[in-house]
Amino acid sequence: MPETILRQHIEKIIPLTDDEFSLVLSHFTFEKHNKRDFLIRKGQAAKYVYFVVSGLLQLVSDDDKGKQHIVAFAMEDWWESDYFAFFSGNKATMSLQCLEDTVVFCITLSNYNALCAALPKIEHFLLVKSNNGHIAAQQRILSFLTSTAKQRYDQLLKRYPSLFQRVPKKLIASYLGVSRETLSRLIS
Amino acid sequence: MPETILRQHIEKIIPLTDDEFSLVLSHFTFEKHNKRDFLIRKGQAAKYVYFVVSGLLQLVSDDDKGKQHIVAFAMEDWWESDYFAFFSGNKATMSLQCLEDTVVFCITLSNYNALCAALPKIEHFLLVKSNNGHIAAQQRILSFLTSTAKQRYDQLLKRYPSLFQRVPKKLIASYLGVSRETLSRLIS
DNA sequence: CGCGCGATTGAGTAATTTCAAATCTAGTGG
DNA sequence: CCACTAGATTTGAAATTACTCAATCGCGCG
Repeated sequence: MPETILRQHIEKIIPLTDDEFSLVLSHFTFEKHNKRDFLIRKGQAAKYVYFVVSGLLQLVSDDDKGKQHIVAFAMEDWWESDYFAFFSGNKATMSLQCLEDTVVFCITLSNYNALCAALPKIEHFLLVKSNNGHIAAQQRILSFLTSTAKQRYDQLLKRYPSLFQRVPKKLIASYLGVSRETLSRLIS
Repeated sequence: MPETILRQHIEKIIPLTDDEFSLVLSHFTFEKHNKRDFLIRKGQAAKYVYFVVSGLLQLVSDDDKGKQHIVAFAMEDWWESDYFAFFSGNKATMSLQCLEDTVVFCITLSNYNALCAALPKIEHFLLVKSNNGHIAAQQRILSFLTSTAKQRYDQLLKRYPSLFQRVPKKLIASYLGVSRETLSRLIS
């Protein structure tokens, strides 16, 4: 049950009464999407932050030459959005797209703020999540600075082995910041 | 006055009464450091998160070959730490060092938690800061994926022109992820 | 079966690194 | 105030690495 997954996810950080969880849930909408659907399109508003119940998303940015770069994958239990666009109200600079059929909970900025006001301890939960997101992003920066593409590949494989069953290698290459040919040669 | 700078910084996000600010301040200590001092040393505990009142810090990681890589600079009004080590209690994997004489406020993890419990709205402030940090880190990842070193240089110069007056170019090169020789050739 | 997508392989090219040397600069002590 | 030194920057040349472009291979699905 999707609600149970969200509740257990939150309760890893903060305990909730039934009423409190109902309050939380009332601020979200629920959506099912098919593979290749876009949750956020570059150039349009980033209306929601998404919680992935099941499935897999890619956060993608295109460079000047139209080449796609994967900024992040988002799998079960992850929160994702174009956060800059979401919080600032600017047009999205990245797209968020389903790599599999995907089930998500969605929250708008006004509901995000309303929920924080209505239930202050959810702000603690969000702070923990945001800190973890910040740390993860910094680790990724670090890997670009200190590791070779081969090392980054090995780290990713070790940390998210299931990813390699779920996405084509060209997407792994895009995430690692190398061409698919180079990745192919690194592996063999 | 250092306290004023911290207060104004927080009040950009949330208003505070005098009593509330006193409460906030009582959770921090105050330190002055000289150029080249270490606030955090790799392999030791990351006891504090630091708020930079004045001066300049570098967050540095060494790779297997002992080469230094700059993960972040922290200037006036910035918060910095080895956040993973700070929150997890693990030994620091990065060092935080003064590039100039630097004045900071320091907060321990237990005071961080105590302050959040004592003054819930500071959690809102910290959430905004953490979200912004996450966004900034993601922008940096994006720049590694989509931009050339020259473009990253131009972006940095545009965004933080003062940095180029304050640090040697070899540190800029380290931050951008290229050798100092390459940076030198990119500029000319 | 054949099409399309993904993965691999090869060859040539472009970019970056490394190592070495030369030059420049700022701060120190005499 | 000058000379000196350590650190910073630039330049050169060779070696490495990754990229692009192209061709081929493999496999699953209609």
